[in-house]
Amino acid sequence: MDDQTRMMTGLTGLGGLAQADVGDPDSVRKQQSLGQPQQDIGDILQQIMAITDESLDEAQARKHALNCHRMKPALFSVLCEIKEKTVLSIRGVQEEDPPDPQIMRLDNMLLAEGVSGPEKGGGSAAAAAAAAAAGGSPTDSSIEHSDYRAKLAQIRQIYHSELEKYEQACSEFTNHVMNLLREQSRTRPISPKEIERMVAIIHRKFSSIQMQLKQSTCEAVMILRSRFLDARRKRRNFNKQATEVLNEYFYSHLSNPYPSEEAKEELAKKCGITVSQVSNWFGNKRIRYKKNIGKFQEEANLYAVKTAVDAANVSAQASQANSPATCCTFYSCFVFFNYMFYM
DNA sequence: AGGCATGATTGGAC
DNA sequence: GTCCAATCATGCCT
Repeated sequence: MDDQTRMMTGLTGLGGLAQADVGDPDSVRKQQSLGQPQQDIGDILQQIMAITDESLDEAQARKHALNCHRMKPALFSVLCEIKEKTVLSIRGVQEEDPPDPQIMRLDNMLLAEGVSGPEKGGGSAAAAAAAAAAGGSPTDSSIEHSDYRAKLAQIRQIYHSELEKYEQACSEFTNHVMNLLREQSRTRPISPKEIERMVAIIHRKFSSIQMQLKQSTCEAVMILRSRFLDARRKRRNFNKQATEVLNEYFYSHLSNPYPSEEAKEELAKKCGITVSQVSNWFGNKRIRYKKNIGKFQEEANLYAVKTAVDAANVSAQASQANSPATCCTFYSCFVFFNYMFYM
């Protein structure tokens, strides 16, 4: 007997029960033993429709009678088996879907930003890096840093409280549906496997809602981060001493104003700025000097004299011979290099 | 407010 | 990767 035939037989049997024989096992036996013709499917549908016209008490009584019927367990298991084969087997395999790559991306990002996972000052590395790149004073960067962390903590808090709400709602709803299905399983064929499947469906639905929450949280973090990183554009002029150190190096190496990596590191250390800021400064300085040597002449002379005096002092300390001629020699050399290099 | 100074960024060449 | 050149964006001075 194929599934379809068995199902029809099952329905026919129930149809017979629904019509008149519920509560009267003998009648069923009589029908079966006498081999009465199967009722038309139209009759069965009519009977089902007629149930809606019944009063609640009548329906309850019928339900009770049905539950007590001796054929019920057998019919129930047949229907479960048919459902298992026709419906669950079709969907079963495909529903084992792999983890969504988008959710994985969102999870990774939230973890990296310190929104999900253990709280350990997430994003502070980014904040520190941005603060360093901004080249602001330690006070400024620490203010911005703490502001960033406070806002991130706020996002984190909202995210976790919403997540908790979703999880609670999901668990409540799952329990509710499970209870409902268990209750219904007394009157219609619902196998435990089907209940499990329903739970999985609910979890998937809630997980898609969770994804929206994760997406919004990621967006909020990105906005916060971009705002924070935009602070880089809030240019701060280097302090006077730093500019002086850089200019001294520039004008004393005018013949080749390209500091080595080591020299850049040394200058960065002296000036309290980053190596890339030193590189930027020299890049800007070279191009601006080259474009308008005349404008920088006075500055160049000033630093040349300063360098010369410093060198002379060092020399004097060494040889006790501090002659003005030394200054003149250094200055001459400077002017010579200056014009040779850039003219 | 406007103009200049200056640090940062970007795109192309090497 | 560095460097140059152009450009942007902001700071600062008048």
